[in-house]
Amino acid sequence: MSHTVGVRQAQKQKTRQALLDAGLRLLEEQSLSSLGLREVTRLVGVAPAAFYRHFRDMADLGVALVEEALGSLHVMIRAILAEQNGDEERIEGTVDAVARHVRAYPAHVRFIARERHGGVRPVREAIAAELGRFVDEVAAAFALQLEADGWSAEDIRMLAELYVDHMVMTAAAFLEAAPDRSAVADASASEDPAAADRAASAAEARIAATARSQLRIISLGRQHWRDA
Amino acid sequence: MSHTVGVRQAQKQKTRQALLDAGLRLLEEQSLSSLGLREVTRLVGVAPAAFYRHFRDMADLGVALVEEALGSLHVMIRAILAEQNGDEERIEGTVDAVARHVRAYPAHVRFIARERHGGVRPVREAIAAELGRFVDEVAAAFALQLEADGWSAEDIRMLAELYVDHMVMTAAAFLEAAPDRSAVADASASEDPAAADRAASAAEARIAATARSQLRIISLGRQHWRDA
DNA sequence: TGTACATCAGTGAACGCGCGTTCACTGATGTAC
DNA sequence: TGTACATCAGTGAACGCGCGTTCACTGATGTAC
Repeated sequence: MSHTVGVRQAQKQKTRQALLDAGLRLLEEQSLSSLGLREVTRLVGVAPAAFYRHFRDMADLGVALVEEALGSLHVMIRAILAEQNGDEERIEGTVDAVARHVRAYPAHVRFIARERHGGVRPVREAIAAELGRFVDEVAAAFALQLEADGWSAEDIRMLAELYVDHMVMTAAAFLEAAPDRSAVADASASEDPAAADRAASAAEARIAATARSQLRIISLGRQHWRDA
Repeated sequence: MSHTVGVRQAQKQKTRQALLDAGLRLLEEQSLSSLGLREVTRLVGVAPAAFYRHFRDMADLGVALVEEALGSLHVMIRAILAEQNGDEERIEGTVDAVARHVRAYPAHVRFIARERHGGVRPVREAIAAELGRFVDEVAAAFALQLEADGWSAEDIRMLAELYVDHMVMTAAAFLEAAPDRSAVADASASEDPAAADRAASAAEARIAATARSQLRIISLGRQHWRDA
């Protein structure tokens, strides 16, 4: 009773997490539908058969990764929505938060972007369900202000979808700007790794500026929605 | 000189196209990085080695598919941009065109959505380059009107990106609404296939309505951009 | 605290299979005269 | 038009390899008394 959960169960969780970590790492370079069971167990250092003690198959591991990847996002979204500053501050906060999130969890973000429309149905469905929950959260936060302005529930959800989709797109764009492990950059970059970093930072700044402007467009449209 | 291109070359083109068609069909259920060479040649009915007469590897076939898939889109985009009606008509025309395109070429659209962030770099790059060309086209069309209104080239491109990204997202959403070959729908659907079709149409109508509203938001934001 | 038995995460060997790639080949199409 | 040679798209057999899955097993952890 007083011991945490038992040594055996703790060890099992550790192996399970190691399998998830190995899978996520291997998925930076390929998609889930081509990820091999032996590839994952080899990286962890366990026998192939050990995999079955934790997951039925790769799709099952994928669904577990969806929960891991999108769980962390809830925290971020709630933090953004809690900000009660003006529109411009909220826009900057949003884009900053997305940029920080991509830097902190690039593999998670890549996994979601890649498998959102990927070849494994259960994983696609898990991502869609989770993103739907984000839309609900965003819509609920918007409702406080917009219902008073005469918005219908349907229109609030439509707007929330636009925001969430834009966030996902922005995150994916940041990802492409990040310096790639195996990038075949130009000569100066291969001679000077710092130059590649600087180029990536510049690309990131450009993406952030574009994303902010796009959010301003959407924000302006929202303000004039009831006039139309 | 008078003969078309020669029987031999025509036959080669036919086989090449058959390989592309087979690949596209198989990619409805999986991603490119797990698509097998033998799988494709088996579906076409040629020997595995014949593949190499047409493509270096699967990535090469994927890049060819990108050109095929996004070539047809140029036609659609230009048709939409040519419409010189009011905003509301243009919005309806855009959403209708996207819906029609998805219905006409579902496999092409699925391929682009899936591989845009997929596991095969050359294909990702080909898609990014082609979508970049779309943004250029849209930006050029917008420029005619917006430059007169005092918009900078940078802001016009930012807006064009928002439109193109929104179109891709809408297309992907339509795709999810389409009745799936192997969909595990509810009991009524499995008893009555027509009910599944009706449900899909309703989902499509909902997506279209949402997409139109989102384009209206963006359109309103655009109109008030210079006021801000 | 000590003992006897139960549980079960991870092992390691074995299996049949389909994969990508190579190679020398065949025979229809193309070309030169 | 007819003939002799060149080209090359597609063949079919062979290769070594890594795959997913199964199975009886081991030995550390957990439990009951």
